[in-house]
Order: sequence, then structure tokens, then C-alpha cells
Amino acid sequence: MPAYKTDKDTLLVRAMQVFRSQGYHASSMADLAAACGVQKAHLYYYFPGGKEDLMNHVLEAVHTYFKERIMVYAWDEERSPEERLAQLSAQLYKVFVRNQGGCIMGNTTLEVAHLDPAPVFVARVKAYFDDMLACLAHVFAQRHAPELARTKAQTAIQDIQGGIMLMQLYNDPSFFAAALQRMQEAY
Amino acid sequence: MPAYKTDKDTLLVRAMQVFRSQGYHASSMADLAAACGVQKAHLYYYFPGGKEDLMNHVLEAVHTYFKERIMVYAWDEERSPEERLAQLSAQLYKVFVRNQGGCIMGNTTLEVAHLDPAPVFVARVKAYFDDMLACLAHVFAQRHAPELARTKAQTAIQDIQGGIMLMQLYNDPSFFAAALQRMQEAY
DNA sequence: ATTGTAATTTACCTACCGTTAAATAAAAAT
DNA sequence: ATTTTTATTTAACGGTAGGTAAATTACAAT
Repeated sequence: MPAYKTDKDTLLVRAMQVFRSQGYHASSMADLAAACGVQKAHLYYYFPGGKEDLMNHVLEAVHTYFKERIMVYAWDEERSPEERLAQLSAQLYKVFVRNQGGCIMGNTTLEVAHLDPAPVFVARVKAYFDDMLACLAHVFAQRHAPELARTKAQTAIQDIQGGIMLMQLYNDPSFFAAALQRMQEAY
Repeated sequence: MPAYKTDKDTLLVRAMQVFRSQGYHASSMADLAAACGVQKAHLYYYFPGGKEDLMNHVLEAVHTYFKERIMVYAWDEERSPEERLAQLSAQLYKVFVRNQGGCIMGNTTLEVAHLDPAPVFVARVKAYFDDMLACLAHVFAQRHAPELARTKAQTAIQDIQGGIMLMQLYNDPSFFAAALQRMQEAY
């Protein structure tokens, strides 16, 4: 089916893996091209804006993936809130433990949040956390008042992000797993 | 009193500010030297191992600062656990909200945690979180069983680190402040 | 004053960075 | 078959990265 050897989505997946495990600045265009099995000049064909443009599309793809494959469970009105949280936890655990490099959104936040000038893709990271916050708050709102639900969602996200941080530092997924557990118990 | 224009500690403070707000890889030796008011070659006089060596000493200094100026409150047996947590919260709030760039330990974790080869200073970051965890667990252990105390300490740290992350992303300290509040209520 | 040592700068090196232009190869259209 | 368009590579550019060697300046000891 692929007439040409590369399609844009494959490039994005490979580039994402590099960015996630090495970070934005430590990932060179040469690294990214090598991981994609392509000469680095070719990356400018699909992403004329260069490295920043590529990262922007990578984060957009990640955001889309999370919305379609993970956050959807939060909006599934057929299931109980408890079931939704369990589904969310299971999916998040799979994604963040299977893959090396933790959460590219969290990594990117701490790496570039207050660079001057701020890269354009900071907006993508914000949009991701906006959505994650909204979907968790929606689930908690099934039982709790909107404000409390929102606070619980924020708490869960902070706990989870901190858990991913310690998981990476100590190479021990239990921090992250515990955060997911607490999110479920918070309902 | 300073016979020469630079002493090592001043260099470390200035370098720390750069590393904290720009991150490790985005901080060039030229940036660091400029912030220190020194030619970049001079940095190799005090830190022969170069950038990595400098970062290592910066993180060591930060670790020492936190131990002596913040974590001490946790071990102050003269005060009640509630008072100690209040003191810790107040100090942490001051440090992380006043300064730009959030927590250099958290930033560094997510930026370099799984670089290959891992920089030597990853060990310093681990030591910092070890100590922070131990001191919080010590306070919680005044009322709770050791295991539960440790879990509460982990939870607090994760919540706080996630709070610092969102604080930086949204430029809103309330995430972080809420985490400190929850830490106090967890006792 | 002279010498010795510690601190700091000047000048430079190589390697690699992100990026661009032009050439080539592959596929589609006619 | 020929042409046109799309995909991909080759080759190179200027800039800057981290780092080094040597020269110079500032202080200390005598």
C-alpha cells in the first residue's frame, strides 16, 4: 500500500519516540532522521518549519491519540464512573509503562515552559492538559459538585505526572501505579 | 572582601538560575558564562569537567541548600508535626514561586532521566528526592505507621511536582499551592 | 622590587547543529 | 513514451556548540 517508503504518520511515530526519550533539545535532526530511516533533509519536505514544526505535529498526533484512544472512556455514558476510571487507569498504565520516556507532554512542559521565546508547541501541551483535565473532571462530576470534581481532576493529574517523574528517576513503576490507584479511590 | 571578582559559590548561583529556567541542554556554556559575568573558558578553571561537572556542582549546592534551609524544619522535634508541615509548605512556596523556572530537580529529572549514557548528576537528583522523601515520611510517621507515612510522603511529593509543572505551564501558582495545602491536610 | 602562584582572558579548534539548494529517483498523468 | 509531479537524496552552508592552549592579569610571599 505505501507507494513511497515513508508516510507522514510513520515519521511522526518514530520522531515521537526520539523526542520522548531524549527530550526536545537533545534530539538532533540527524537523530530524528536516522530513527525514521530517512535523510534529514527529507524531514523538511513534510515539515518545512524544521524541528519546531516537526515537534508541533508530533505533539498534535499524541494529543489526538490520547483523545481518541484514552480520554474517550471518560465520556462513555454507558459505563459507570468507576468503570470509566478503571478503564482510564488501565490505558494510561499501558501507555506510560510500556513506552520508554514517560509522558512527552510532561517532559516537554518542564523542558520548554519558560523558554524565551516560547516555542509554538507549548500551546499544544496546554490543549492536551486542558482536555485531560476536562475529561477527568467530567467523570468526577457524576458524583461531586463541579468545583470539587475539578479539584479532584487536578489532583489526579498532578499526582500522576509526579508519579511518572519518580517512576523514571527510580526506574520503578509503583509510584505511577499508586497514583492511578488513588485517582480511582478519589471518586 | 572578594579579592578576585568571582568566587565559586556566586558562579554556582548564577549558573543555577540559567539551568533552572532554560534547562540543561538549552543552556550553553556561553549563556552560563555571560550570566556569571565571566569568559566561558574561566568556567573550566573551577569546573574542569565542563558543563556536566558544572551542573553536578549546581545540583549539589541546591541539594545542600534545601537540606539546610528547608528540610531541617521536618526534623525539628521542638515543634509539632502540624507546625513542621506548615513551615515546610511556607518555605517551599517561597522558593518555588519567587524563582523562575520551577524546581531544577524535577526539570532535570524529566530532561535527562533516560539519556544514554545517563549524566553523572542523575545521582544527585536521586539523592535529593531520597532526602525529601525521608524528611516528609519522618513527619508523617509521628502519627501514622511507617509504611503509610512513606506513602503519604510519596503522594505529597508527586502532587507537589505535578503542581509545579502545571504552575509553569499555565503560569498559575494555585496548582502548586493546592498541593501544599493537601500535604498539610494529609497529616 | 621580584618572584611565584592563582585567577582570568584571548584566541582558536573541531565537530556538529539546523537548514537550504540543487540534483536525482520514483510515481502519476497524459 | 513523454511529460509532470511527487518523493528522496546528495552536498553543502553558516553558525554555534563544547572544549583547549597559551598568554595575560591580579594578587601573595619574600
